[in-house]
Amino acid sequence: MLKKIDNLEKYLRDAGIKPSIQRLKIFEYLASTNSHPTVDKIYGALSSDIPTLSKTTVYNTLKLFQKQGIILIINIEDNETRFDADVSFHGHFKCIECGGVEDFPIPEHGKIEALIDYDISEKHFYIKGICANCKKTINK
Amino acid sequence: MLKKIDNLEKYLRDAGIKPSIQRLKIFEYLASTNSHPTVDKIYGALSSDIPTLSKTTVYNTLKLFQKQGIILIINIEDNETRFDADVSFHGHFKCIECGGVEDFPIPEHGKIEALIDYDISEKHFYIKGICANCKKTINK
DNA sequence: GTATCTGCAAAACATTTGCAATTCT
DNA sequence: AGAATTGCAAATGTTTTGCAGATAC
Repeated sequence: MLKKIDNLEKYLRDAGIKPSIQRLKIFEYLASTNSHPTVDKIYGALSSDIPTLSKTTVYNTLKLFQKQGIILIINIEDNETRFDADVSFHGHFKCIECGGVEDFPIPEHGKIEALIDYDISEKHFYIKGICANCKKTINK
Repeated sequence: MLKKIDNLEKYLRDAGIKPSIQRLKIFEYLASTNSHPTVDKIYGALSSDIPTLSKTTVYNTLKLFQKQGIILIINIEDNETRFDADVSFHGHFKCIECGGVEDFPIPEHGKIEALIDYDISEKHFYIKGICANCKKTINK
C-alpha cells in the first residue's frame, strides 16, 4: 500500500528530482491509480491535461523515477511494461481474462530473503490467474 | 530443477508437439543450459548446427512450447525475454553486475498460494542483486 | 496430396537517441 | 546567460505477420 504523500514537490525533491509540471503530474497520476499503467496509459491519461506532453518525456521521467527509487517497474508480460508508485514489497496478480493487475500483500517475506545469501536490491513476486470478477462471469 | 528427460521425442509428443528437428534442438538446448537464454542466444547457439534456422522459427517454437506448458517465460528486465525449460516453481536471481540469471529453490511456497483465493495459473518470483562471484570481484 | 512447418522479407511496435527549442533560476 | 528539461523526428531493436516453398504423413 502506497503511503499518503502530503507534499508531492517535497517528496520529489527529497528523492533528488526537480519537480517540473510533467514530473509532478506523472507521479501524481501513478500514485492515484492502482491499475499499474503502461507508458501508453500514462501518456493517454495526461495528454489532455498537458497537451504538449510527449511520450519521450514520459519515458525519460519514468526512467528517472526508477533510478531515484520512487517507482517500480513491473514486468509480467514481455510486451507490456507497467509502473507502480508503491515501492514497498508486495505481490502482483494479473488476470489472464481481463488483463488487470492487482496488488496483494505478502506478510512473511523475511523467510524468502533468508533463502538467498546474496546482496538483494529488488524483490518481485507475481501470480497469473483468473480474478474474482472474471471467474463469476465465466461460470454463467 | 528440471527432471531428466530420457525420450525427448516422446516428451514433446506427449505435450502435443510434433517433434521436428528445429523443435527438438531448441528444446534440447534449453534443457541443457541453466543460463535462461534469450531468443538471440538460442538462435546463436543453434545456427551453426542448423544453418537454415531462422529467428521466426525460434519465436514460433518458443510460443508453441509455452502454450503447451513445457517452458516458462522469464520477464525480469523489460528489454530481455528469457526462457526456462524447468516449469516447476522456483525463484530466479539476476545479478545486476554480470547480468547472469540463476535459479534458487523456494521450499515453503504453499504459504504463498494460500494468500490468494483466485485461480492460479502461474507463479513467478525473482530477485535482483549482486551474485557471489561479482561480490568477490568488487571487493578487490 | 493435403496439412503442417519453416523461413524470408516486410510490417508493426516499443523504446532510445540526437538535437533544437523551451523553460527555469 | 547557463544549465537542465522537454519534445519532435529519426533510429534502433525486438517481435509479429503474410506468404511462398519445403517437409511430413
